[in-house]
Amino acid sequence: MAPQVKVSMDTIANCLGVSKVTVSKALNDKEGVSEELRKQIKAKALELGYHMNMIAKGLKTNQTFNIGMLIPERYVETSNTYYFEIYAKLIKKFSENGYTGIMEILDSQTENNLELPKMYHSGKIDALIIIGQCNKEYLELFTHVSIPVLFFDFYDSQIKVDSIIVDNYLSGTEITDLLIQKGHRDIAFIGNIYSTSSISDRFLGYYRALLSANIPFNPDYVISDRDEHGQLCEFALPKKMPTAFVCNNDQLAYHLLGRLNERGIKVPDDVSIVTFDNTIYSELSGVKLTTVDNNDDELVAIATKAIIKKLQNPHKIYDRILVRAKIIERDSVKMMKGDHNEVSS
Amino acid sequence: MAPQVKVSMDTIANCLGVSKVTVSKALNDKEGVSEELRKQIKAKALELGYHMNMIAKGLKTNQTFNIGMLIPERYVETSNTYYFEIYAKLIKKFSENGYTGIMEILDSQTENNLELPKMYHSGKIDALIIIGQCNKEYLELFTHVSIPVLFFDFYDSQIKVDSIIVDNYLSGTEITDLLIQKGHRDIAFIGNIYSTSSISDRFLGYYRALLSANIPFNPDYVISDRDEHGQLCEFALPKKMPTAFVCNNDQLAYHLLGRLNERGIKVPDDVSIVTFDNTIYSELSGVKLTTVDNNDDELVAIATKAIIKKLQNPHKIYDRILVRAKIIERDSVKMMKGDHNEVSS
DNA sequence: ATTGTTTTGACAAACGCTTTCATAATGTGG
DNA sequence: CCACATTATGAAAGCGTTTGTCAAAACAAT
Repeated sequence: MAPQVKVSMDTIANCLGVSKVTVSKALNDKEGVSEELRKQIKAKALELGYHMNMIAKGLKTNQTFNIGMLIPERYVETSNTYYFEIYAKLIKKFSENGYTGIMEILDSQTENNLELPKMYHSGKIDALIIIGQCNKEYLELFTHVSIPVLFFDFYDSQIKVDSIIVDNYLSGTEITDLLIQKGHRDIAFIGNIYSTSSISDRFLGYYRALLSANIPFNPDYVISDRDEHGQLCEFALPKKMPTAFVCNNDQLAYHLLGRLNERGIKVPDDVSIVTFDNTIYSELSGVKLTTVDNNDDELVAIATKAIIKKLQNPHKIYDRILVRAKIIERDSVKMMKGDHNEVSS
Repeated sequence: MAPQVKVSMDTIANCLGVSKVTVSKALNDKEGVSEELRKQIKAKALELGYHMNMIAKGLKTNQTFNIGMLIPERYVETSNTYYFEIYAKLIKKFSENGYTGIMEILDSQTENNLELPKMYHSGKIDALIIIGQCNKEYLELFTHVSIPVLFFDFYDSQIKVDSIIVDNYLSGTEITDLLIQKGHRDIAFIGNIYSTSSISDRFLGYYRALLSANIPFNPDYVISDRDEHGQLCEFALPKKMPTAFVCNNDQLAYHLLGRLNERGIKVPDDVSIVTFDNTIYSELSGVKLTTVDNNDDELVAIATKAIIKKLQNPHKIYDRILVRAKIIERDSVKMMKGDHNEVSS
């Protein structure tokens, strides 16, 4: 059953008394072989348990059928599961398309030294997806790289590399609008708006919603959860409590829930919370959080399609691909009491 | 700076007026080249930004410098982060040793059809680590495979494949002993003791602790959290409440905490809980859980060492490698009141 | 000088596949 | 039966390495 001896195209060719060239053509569905013979060859291949040696093929065609994924180390911490879910989905999608996914973790040293990933240098990958934002200087390296590159879940307007992102700006607006529709006007935003493009965009979406509802912007209501080094830190809640919070991610919202709880502030009765990402954290606590689902499956499907397209046509340029997110309404938002705004539903 | 043209050994050879064979030997630190020339060649390689083409090397030497990791799909669910942490650590360790890690997700169809992973058939990997238990019949395939295989975090005594595991039997005993030391005698175990070797061993460790403390075993105190298909399901708590629970993992313990909370049962005041794995779930709730840390870093380090050893010497047999876990005492265990057992500390 | 020994490096072949090109086989219309 | 187009097949070269063989050069011992 299991072929203990190596079976190559030559093996099949000899079995059938044809040349290995014919076998190659037959197995790759290329023209130049009669249908009759092609069938025979394929049958024999199956019978012998033949599997093409991708290494050999790769040497000739300069392809590896591997797609690299680079994840900065800071996103691989215990608590952060979002990129791992993405990663698993990408891997599956690649696999369905005949590619293998290879992940490498970008440690800060490599990042600071501006060294490209090992898998790139050793020629193990045909294309590269960077999952999660890193230093701008490091990102710039990828403009000079000889394989297709795609930024996943972030972008930098000054770096000419294709990127795929959820439309954080739009969903930032929409989720804030949801609060406004429910009568909230004192709405705070928590997140370091300088750290990644996602957070900036979410913040600006929030800001835009305020603007179009004629709600004055209150700088005290923008709260950073990270220090100047980008490290998560304990943040102070504003003196005058808002009636609602827009948190830049679920984990933060979960944490906030705890903080409010300690102070005896009830969610959603006293304060409403909305957040982003729809990870486990949004359903962990007693009060399930209204959040924005990033539509990962679509994100992954489109990213896969795009990178494969670029593989076939390296000059294809996508610039920014936007994927629309969807709001998941749960239990952390409540209509303001004594509300005199217009209200939907 | 960045080499836009492909630079191969030939390029270096021509530059220096030597043969590419000499370059190969020099760069691989093989004998047959004078130190003088070796230095020159290495300098030139650096200057030209040369990186060895591992594909070509692989074709000749039949090596890929990739290690495959196969994770059954059911372990890649949103809520399960444990294997991902392991995976990330393995990847880093491999990388430090000159290998690249490739993950493939084993979906149930592939598993049921008894198909070996794609990355194996396409010859993309030199060795394979199976992370997480799957069907026995499927596991048996790996006894006939032409590359080194290692089972990670589980074993099957009837299948002759090396495995590396934490000593769940021992830590099951130790963590139960901890409860017994604190005066508990009515101790329940939650987990499907038929599903994986880890859980069986933890259970048997628990049983052993009861035995050696002369505590009669109560079958009502063994509660399964999975149905006959291995799916997680809601379980009934025993009519007569125990004073302590041994949960087979943190996530379950976290869930139990919620269930008890609903009933107004306080942990650890009314009931104590101990658990396994030391994942985020053990610190998520207000009461931090006393748990068993699986010593992942050591597990990963030893696994890496073992698989590389097997690569160099395919006939090396390890059988079972046991790694000792360590208990992390936190806040979910309390001394029984009115205790008249002997007590330590 | 002559032989033996070692060191150094060149050369050809091979790994398993793809690609290009030449050739043989077949069919088509005049 | 010839010229031509079309289709089917194979020979040879090459992808970037490693490996084994062997000649040339260098050195030592006679």
